[in-house]
Amino acid sequence: MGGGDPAGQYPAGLASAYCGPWGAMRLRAMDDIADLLELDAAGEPLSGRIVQIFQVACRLFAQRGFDGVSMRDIALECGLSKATLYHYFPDKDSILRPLAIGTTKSLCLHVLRHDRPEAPPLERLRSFLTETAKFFEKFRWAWIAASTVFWSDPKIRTRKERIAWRDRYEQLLRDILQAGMDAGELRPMDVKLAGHFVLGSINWMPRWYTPEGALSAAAIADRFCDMVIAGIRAEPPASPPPERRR
Amino acid sequence: MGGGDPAGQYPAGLASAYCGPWGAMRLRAMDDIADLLELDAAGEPLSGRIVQIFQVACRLFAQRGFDGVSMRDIALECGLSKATLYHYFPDKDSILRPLAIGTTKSLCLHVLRHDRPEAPPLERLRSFLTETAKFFEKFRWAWIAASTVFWSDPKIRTRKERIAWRDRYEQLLRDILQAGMDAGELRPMDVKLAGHFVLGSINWMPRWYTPEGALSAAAIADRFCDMVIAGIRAEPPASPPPERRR
DNA sequence: CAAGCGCCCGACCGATCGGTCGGTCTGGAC
DNA sequence: GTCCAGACCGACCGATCGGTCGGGCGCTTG
Repeated sequence: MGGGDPAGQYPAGLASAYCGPWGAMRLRAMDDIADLLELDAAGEPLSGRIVQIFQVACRLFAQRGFDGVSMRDIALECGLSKATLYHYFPDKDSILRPLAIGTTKSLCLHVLRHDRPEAPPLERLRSFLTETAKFFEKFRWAWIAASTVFWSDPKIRTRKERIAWRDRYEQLLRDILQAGMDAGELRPMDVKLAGHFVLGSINWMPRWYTPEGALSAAAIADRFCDMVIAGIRAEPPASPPPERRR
Repeated sequence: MGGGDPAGQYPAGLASAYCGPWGAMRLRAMDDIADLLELDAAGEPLSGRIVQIFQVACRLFAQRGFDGVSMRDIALECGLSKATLYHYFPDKDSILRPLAIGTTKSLCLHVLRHDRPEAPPLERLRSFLTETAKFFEKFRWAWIAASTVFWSDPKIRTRKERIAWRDRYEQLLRDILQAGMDAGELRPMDVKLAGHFVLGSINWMPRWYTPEGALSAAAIADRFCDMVIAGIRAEPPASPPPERRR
């Protein structure tokens, strides 16, 4: 990792590298945001302040957009002065970048970790959707913030690394769909189009979902999966075999 | 004026009320997008400048978000001075508000106008989706801008009128789904959940759709509809009889 | 004790924000 | 010719933006 560069560099994850006030690396590389958020109890590599700032910034960015949130807003909500914020982060983008990249990367890794390539494609598809929903439910603000920021000012803020993780995530879904077609479990179709179809439903969820609802995010994803599968599966469930019920 | 990308044009409802330089109402209410877009030839109620400003603002808001666009940006891109902008609009929100409300209202009215309550529910569902896609394709920037702004700073900028039109739009979809259930064409389900499922796919489209693609927006919506219908219909398409339903 | 350091802050900087003001120019009515 | 309305602009305003600077407090280490 590029330790020499004084400007904050975040090669990977939320993590990877956080460039502290004196140019020293303060955050060790992490593969998952979950790790990060539970660190204060476990591995202690992150000061509580940094986690707090990330969490507050997440929520504010998600609610008002990147440009709609000032460093003063974040500092105020953290109970700090603006100057202290700059003690932990060299600039505003250094809060956003690891947040966006880390969230995307973590989602991808989370889903990949739960994927079992040897399992039946339909089961893999269900895992893909429910695990995505679980991730989103756990890191709701980060998810929304990353998703919102993704589409604003693509010139600068959307970096290649972010795109790469997103592409890998989407590619997994397409691979699953392709496997389902090859196995004859899904009807022949355009995997890219079907992928967009499936992802649309799940990506739109944060816009209307509230934790207070009756169904958990995973339960919703599960029902969405029912609708998707029955729609794209090659053979409709003939009445005789009660084969698959969930 | 009509030059350039028609997708950047501004729909109707800019309507509501536009407060001109001297506080006088300058824009009459409009019920249809078509009206507005053909105005320069027909009714002449809108100065070309106003339309131009709306178009430019639409695109910029969609690309960089409301707070990411300054009045200077808009003026510059219009070839005007910032002061002249304030000759046409009393403040920045006066550009955004009719844009957001008008787009939502126009989408709702557009879909409602093409809906035939006496038609088969499945046909109505297809119309709902394809007409939504057509609308989005025609007013892409306005659609994205309105959608983006909708979720940022809900405290102030999301007005009741906007919500009302959106609710009415979603209610139409739920009514269609309910009608399909009542008619036995759709399997029993939670209409709200199914509505979110369907809307997610179509609402996510602007995020990946490009006019350069092989399929038009309406064609994509049509294929999405195929996937949705086959997924939520009561009886799977039994190969021999197309008419048999319980 | 003093030195050093992590944490924190008030005060400040230049730039830019949304918005205002006074005024110029032009074309049509009279 | 005079007059006026509307399109248009340069210059400017106070507020706020992202970001900097110098220093104070408290704890550890020698």
